[in-house]
Amino acid sequence: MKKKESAKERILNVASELFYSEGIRAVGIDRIIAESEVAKASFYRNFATKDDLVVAFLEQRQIRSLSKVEEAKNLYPDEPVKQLHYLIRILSESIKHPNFRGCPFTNTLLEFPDAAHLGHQTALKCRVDHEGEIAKIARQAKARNPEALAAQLEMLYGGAIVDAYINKPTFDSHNFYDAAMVLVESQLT
Amino acid sequence: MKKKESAKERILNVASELFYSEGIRAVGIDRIIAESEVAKASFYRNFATKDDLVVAFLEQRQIRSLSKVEEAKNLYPDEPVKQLHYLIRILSESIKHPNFRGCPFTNTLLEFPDAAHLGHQTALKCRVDHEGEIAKIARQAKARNPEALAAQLEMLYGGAIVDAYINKPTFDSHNFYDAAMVLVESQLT
DNA sequence: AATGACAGAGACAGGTCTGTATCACTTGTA
DNA sequence: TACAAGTGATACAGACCTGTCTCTGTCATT
Repeated sequence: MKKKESAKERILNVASELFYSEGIRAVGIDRIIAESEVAKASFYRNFATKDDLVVAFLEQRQIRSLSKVEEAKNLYPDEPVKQLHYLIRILSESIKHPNFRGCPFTNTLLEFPDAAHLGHQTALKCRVDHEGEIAKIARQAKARNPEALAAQLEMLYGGAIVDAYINKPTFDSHNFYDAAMVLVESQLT
Repeated sequence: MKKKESAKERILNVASELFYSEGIRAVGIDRIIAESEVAKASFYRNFATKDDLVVAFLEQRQIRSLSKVEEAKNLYPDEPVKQLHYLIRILSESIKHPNFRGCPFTNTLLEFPDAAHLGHQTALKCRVDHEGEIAKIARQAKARNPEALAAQLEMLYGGAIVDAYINKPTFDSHNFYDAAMVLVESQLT
């Protein structure tokens, strides 16, 4: 059973792209429906509300994000420091990509400051989970204060991401890479 | 000539507070009008459009922000390293404040990703100017790469700010302070 | 061929938001 | 007292956005 892509898949892919590149509030349902070449009824048959689509978008991005962590673990088993270096390196690479527009979770959190909002809660959970994964690796690397290092890296990560897409032309990803390495070093020596 | 506060002042103060704490898109004109206890006509006599009010809000915040830099210079003249330490310290303090909700410029940039938007352009200029001031101090401090250090500090600053207001309860401002100090040190020794 | 699940097209209701317009009131100054 | 400028209150237009509804078409399975 296979035509090309189900309506649901098309909607999610279009929405994921648009939400990421232009922001959630800025992209209306009508636009998503038009660009996925889907009927309005089909949209609401698959997603009860726009918020449900936002949650699906965030969960899709979270899967991608955690898969990078898995990748690092598989590439350098039992070498946590190398895992951290690898994650820093691929992030520093992805920042350079022309379509890079920051961390979807951070962006969502800033777009919906209201903690009661479903999108806010989902995005927050994604960020916390990711930081937990980094802290785990930092612990294996015997960092003096793994939670602090994870928090600092996420901090820098978050800042780099904002910086990069805000000020694309002048952004130098070396600055991120170097700073991240300095922080890791400062916890190991 | 003095009653208490002109309509214009009341509008700007209320808007500044609401925009900062709840976001620009999330706060409508009607709400600002209601909370400033002003008539709609009075609002539009003072600000042609909502965008004009946004610009006024950003400019007000920029004045506050640059005044901190001036403060550092006045407190420690000809001691650029102490100026940097001071700025790191007061930021690390302000993050702890219960009303802290991040950097108004970053938030605005993320709320309006469209580079053509007036609010986006104004906020971008504010950030660039601020980074320029930090780079100037770093140069006086004879940092090996002053622009890189300024960029890294802004990066960390931006990340801390996002982190802090996103995850208030668990945020530890020591992490920011320590990381910033490590970065400064790494450029001086 | 028939049935049932899903898809497309589009009208429409109800809400919100920005910005305009009208009218009456207050207050400082001449 | 009289005038003018700014203010409050409120109605309204026009745009946009979310979500509902109806009607028609398609396609796979039986």
